[in-house]
Amino acid sequence: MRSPSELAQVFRDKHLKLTPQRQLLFSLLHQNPSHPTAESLYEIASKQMPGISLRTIYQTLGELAEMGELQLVDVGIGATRFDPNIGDHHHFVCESCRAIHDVDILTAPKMSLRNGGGFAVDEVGVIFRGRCNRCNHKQQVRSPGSQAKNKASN
Amino acid sequence: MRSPSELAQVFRDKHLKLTPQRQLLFSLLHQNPSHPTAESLYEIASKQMPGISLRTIYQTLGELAEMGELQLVDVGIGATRFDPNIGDHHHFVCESCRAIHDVDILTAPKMSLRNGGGFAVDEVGVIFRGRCNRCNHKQQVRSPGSQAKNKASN
DNA sequence: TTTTAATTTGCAGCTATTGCTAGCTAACAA
DNA sequence: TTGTTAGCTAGCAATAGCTGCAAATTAAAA
Ligand SMILES: [Mn+2]
Ligand SMILES: [Mn+2]
Ligand SMILES: [Zn+2]
Ligand SMILES: [Zn+2]
Repeated sequence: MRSPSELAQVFRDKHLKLTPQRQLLFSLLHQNPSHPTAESLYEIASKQMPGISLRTIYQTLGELAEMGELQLVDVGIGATRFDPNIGDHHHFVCESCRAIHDVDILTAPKMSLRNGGGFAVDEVGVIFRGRCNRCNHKQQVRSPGSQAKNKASN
Repeated sequence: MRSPSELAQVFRDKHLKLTPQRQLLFSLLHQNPSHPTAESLYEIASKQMPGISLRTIYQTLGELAEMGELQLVDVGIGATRFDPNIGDHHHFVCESCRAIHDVDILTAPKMSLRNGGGFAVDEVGVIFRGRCNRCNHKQQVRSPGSQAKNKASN
């Protein structure tokens, strides 16, 4: 994570203004490991800066992503998620509550020779889908006979 | 791939009618390995069945997916893709032309111990992003040795 | 046939996002 | 300080990609 003064420098170098909106969003993101949506950041931001525009949220998040200061995560359900963790990692998505959790993987996926030829791969994204701990417990309480397919206990 | 008569049986068992629309879409899908969108199937279907509704395309594709006859593939850009290949495989997405290609992987990704505990994983999706063979060649031919993003200006 | 439940269609409506642009303002110069 | 201005924000229209609804239609059982 970049410090506010480092951020200021990065902005200056790109002829970008260090506006209150940008500073707020940058700090909100870095306090928030939940992979929030633009909309949810908007709600949080609005408390500290009433009147801020949702348009500005999208605008700023897009810029920060272009600058490599954050990652866009699209898990295929609903809105794009924004991730201040720009390190190499992957995601688990709970199909019940839609929470997203960071995931480290042990073995990086490799394409087989068969389809590997001719593609220039820039990035690989792995999405694990299932039910999170909390949602699993809820389900078990409701229907104590049923079981999830696969527990990732390895 | 299921034969038309097998399909008829499956439908009958579920009290689903074997309508011309469903038969058409089923066959179009199985002729089409390009992971088409609903919209593109609509265009193709409209030629053989003018007046077919886009709503029906969505409806039918959704039903077929629920029946396990096809897979929904969401690669995070634009529309959902529909895949008659229901075997276990993954995808490469060209970020230039948005073509999607099937990918077999050599090593299945495993979550690390750290984050593995407590998640019930139903499925794992791997998406490789980059440039396909064709788009790679185009770029090289058009601007040999140049790094310019924008060639539109004269 | 007749009946009837399933299906199709058209259209309204929705979510997430982008396009546009009139004012506003951070930053730099004087 | 003040002025200048490139860059920014807010607001609203517009868009893509669907989904909800209900009237009209139809496959298929009776
Ligand atoms: Mn993350
Ligand atoms: Mn496929
Ligand atoms: Zn959950
Ligand atoms: Zn391509």
